[in-house]
Amino acid sequence: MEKERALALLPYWERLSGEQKQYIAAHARMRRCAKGEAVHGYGEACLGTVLILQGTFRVFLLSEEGREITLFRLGEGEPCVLSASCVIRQITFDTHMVAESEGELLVVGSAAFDRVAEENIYVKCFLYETATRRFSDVMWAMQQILFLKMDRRLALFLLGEYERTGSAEIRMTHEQIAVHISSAREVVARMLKRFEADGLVRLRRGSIILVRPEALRAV
Amino acid sequence: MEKERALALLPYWERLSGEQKQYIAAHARMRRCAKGEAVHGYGEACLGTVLILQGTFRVFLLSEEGREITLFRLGEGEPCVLSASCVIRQITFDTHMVAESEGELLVVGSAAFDRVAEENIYVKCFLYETATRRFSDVMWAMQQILFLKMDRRLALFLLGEYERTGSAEIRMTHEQIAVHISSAREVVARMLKRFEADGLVRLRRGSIILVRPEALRAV
DNA sequence: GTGCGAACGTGACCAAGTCACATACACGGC
DNA sequence: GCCGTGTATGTGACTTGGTCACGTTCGCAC
Repeated sequence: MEKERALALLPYWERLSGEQKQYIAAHARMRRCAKGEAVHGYGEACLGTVLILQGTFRVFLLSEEGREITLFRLGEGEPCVLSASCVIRQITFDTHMVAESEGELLVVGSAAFDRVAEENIYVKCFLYETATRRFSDVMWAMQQILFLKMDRRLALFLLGEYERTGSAEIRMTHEQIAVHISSAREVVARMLKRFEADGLVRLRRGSIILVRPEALRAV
Repeated sequence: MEKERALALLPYWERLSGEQKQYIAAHARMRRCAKGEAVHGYGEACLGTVLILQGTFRVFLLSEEGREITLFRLGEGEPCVLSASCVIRQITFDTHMVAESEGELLVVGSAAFDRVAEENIYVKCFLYETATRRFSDVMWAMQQILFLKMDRRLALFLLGEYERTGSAEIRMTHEQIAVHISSAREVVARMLKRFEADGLVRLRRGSIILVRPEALRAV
């Protein structure tokens, strides 16, 4: 995608003055990401705000021991500002972001974004509004992790993928599923085994086939 | 406190037009809360935005089975907008809030706040900015719960109370502590027992005395 | 003192994360 | 076809922490 078109997709673009548009344009850049590539985090410098142009990305927390907690996933057209935590004084935690598939981003550098946010209240508002939307995503994840038993969480995830892709065959390894539902591979494997014993799924190397999605929904 | 003085404490007060000030004033009310009283949640109607004038309050999630997860605590002068989730379309979860001690609030009704937020971008910005600040609090809680072992969490909590109150004697029951660190009474009791065996604390009925705060810090 | 309710203690059990290793399978090189 | 290698999966032992079901102890009112 050309940068001009990408810039116009920024939700606040039309609120900018001509000078601001030029300034943002000068400090924004396109970035392609390979599958599995880390976009932000791992001690890298503060990236800035991001707009997903193509692909899906996963945002997660990382503990000192290396445990990952998936907070949410972002798809085409979605903006994310958590990678600009340095700009938002209200945000005191830091997150990591990796590409789940090949993808493309529009990145607005943090210093430039910060300057414009300071002089344009609509941009500042966009910043906080976007953060708030992610807040909801995180609360959803938090409730899933803290309140639901693993079997329900796994069932929900499988059904989610089923609906997202439209296919009864989910091409993911146990490891990948574990990462998404913030659990451990062994736990996922055991649970899937139980689902298979109950006739809910069939297991293949590298994929899970939903046999009775309705029954899974009942879990 | 008189309502006039309380209104002036609203962070966005000076950004309001004369007409807006009157409108907000007409739809705001003072509210006293007894210790333990639920301010918001439990299926009650959407309250609106809140400014704490006095006392401390606890905000938490509640699962269907009744498990509580403490998200953060609010003290004097702090605003909270999560009790206005109906106003913020970006927020899709709901929280509960109880008074930890006797306290007083300024409540701006949700419909009135919503109207003013729609016509005054600064108010809208305040709304999202405040939500974002709470977002950080929640992430802090989340990291504590998901990444730290119980002993460290308990130690951190005890030290936090020690610093907050300035007293080595923490007057709380195991039950209350469990609620704050989102755990179970039995777990807290067992852990405290271990701390006592290690000579870190002394236990009394209804209170814990920190014997060696430095050593606790080392946990 | 007696009784009562709140606070605390304790063991059994379960869910899920962790660790260590054993298999099983896919695929390229030969 | 056969073999080796790396990835994916299976499994048992152990630990942590949440839950349940009690039992005990303390402070206080009567």
